[in-house]
Amino acid sequence: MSKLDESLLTGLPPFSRLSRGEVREILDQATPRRYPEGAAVFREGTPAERFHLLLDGFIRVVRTTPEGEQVIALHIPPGQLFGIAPAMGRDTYPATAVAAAESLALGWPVRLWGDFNTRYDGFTTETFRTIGARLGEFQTRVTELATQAVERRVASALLRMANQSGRATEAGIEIGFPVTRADIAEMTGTTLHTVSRLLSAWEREGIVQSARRRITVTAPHRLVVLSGAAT
Amino acid sequence: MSKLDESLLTGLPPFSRLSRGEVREILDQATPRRYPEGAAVFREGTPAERFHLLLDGFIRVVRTTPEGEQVIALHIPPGQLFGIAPAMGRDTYPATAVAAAESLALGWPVRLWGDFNTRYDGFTTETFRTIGARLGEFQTRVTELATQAVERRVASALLRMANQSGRATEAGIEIGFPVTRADIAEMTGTTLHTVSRLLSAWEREGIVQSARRRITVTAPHRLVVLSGAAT
DNA sequence: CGGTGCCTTGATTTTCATCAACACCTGTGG
DNA sequence: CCACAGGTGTTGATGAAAATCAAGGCACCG
Repeated sequence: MSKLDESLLTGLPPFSRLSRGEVREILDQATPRRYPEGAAVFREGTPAERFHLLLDGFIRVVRTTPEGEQVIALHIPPGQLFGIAPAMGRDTYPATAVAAAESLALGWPVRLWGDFNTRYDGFTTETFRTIGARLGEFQTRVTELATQAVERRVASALLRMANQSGRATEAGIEIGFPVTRADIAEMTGTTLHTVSRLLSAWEREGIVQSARRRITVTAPHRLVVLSGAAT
Repeated sequence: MSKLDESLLTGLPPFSRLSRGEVREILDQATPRRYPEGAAVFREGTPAERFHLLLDGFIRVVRTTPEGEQVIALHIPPGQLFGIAPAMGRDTYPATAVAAAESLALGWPVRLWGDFNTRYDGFTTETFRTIGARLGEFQTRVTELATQAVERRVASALLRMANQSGRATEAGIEIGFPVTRADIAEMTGTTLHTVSRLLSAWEREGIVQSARRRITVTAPHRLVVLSGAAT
């Protein structure tokens, strides 16, 4: 296996304060892997053996209910740690992680977690920060699900994806990975039918454009209004 | 101010691996405070100056939407850290914490957070564990809100409270702090009317008993069935 | 060129929020 | 001691939002 380049990590928050040598050490213990779209990095309920860092692509974190319904809990952008619940003292993964688009990730055995925290300055702090952000996002989602109507939730979900992963095109902001109506339904706790109706309506009004599995937000400000952020 | 007794902390996870002297150090820097029922420990959006440990009572973590609706995000049981988001790199509190029952908590200035992590063995690990558990709970709530009908959500909320704070009585498990129908509505994203109807129905069926602001679960197994955990 | 996955749209039904009215308990102050 | 106010809880009637049921179309892949 060829050596990984150190520049992969130096810019990223969890490792930004480390020396070249330290980054080298960390990289030498990592296993890089490519995940084609749809491939699972790990599955809910399986023994939690590794934690990961996403270098490129997008990871979708999914939970399945006993009844077989799926809920998309989170999207992980490049540069973030994921699958770190094991590092928090769990012995199985609490959710499934699948590649939402072709992805590249590093993985480390979970036994290194303690080392990373004690040896590398800033790693703990930055990890707390990441988790804090994630907790915040969950809190927001709970609040949304509990208080807002479907239309607002869908608008918020689109905006979140556009912000996290959007690419500017001449038509507007295109979401950076393939999304189906069913995906959006699983993010917002509704059905693909309702999502389809909403997107059709928004397309008629010129707020979004959508091709098969690709969505472009053409009028973000109007979506913001629909999402209820305004008062 | 009289010195706090060291036995307050020795049993608790974040401090369990520390020596007597270390516990003493930590206690000497803490400010203890009593919060009567309904009092706020801190408020959403205010500068995050301290983090806390609940010694006794119950803390309710509440978020308010721009429209003024409230959502109860979490209940904190004794022995847990709370208000630690500032320690994760935020400068304001993301939610409000109020005492759900008369409570006693210690508080430390947030600048000590770094010290605690570097100086005290096990503190970081245990904190990650706590946060991991909390993330897990949020994930569960999101899943519930997204997929389950109101009746199931209310059943789950009651069970969660009974598990976290229940006291065994001869009638059944009594929830350890006062709860109104409106509170349950704010936990489950419904209205107090719907909650009232459900509780009335369950009371007729002998699943719960309720007096003003006190709820006792008399047939937990039947609630579990209603919550949909069974298959 | 057939099949599967993705998307759309209409009709019907269900769940739950909303509107409305009232009853009860508890503590407070006259 | 009693009246009464405010917080709490109940229950019925109505309506709207969104799920479910149903059917079909289109595009991409092998």
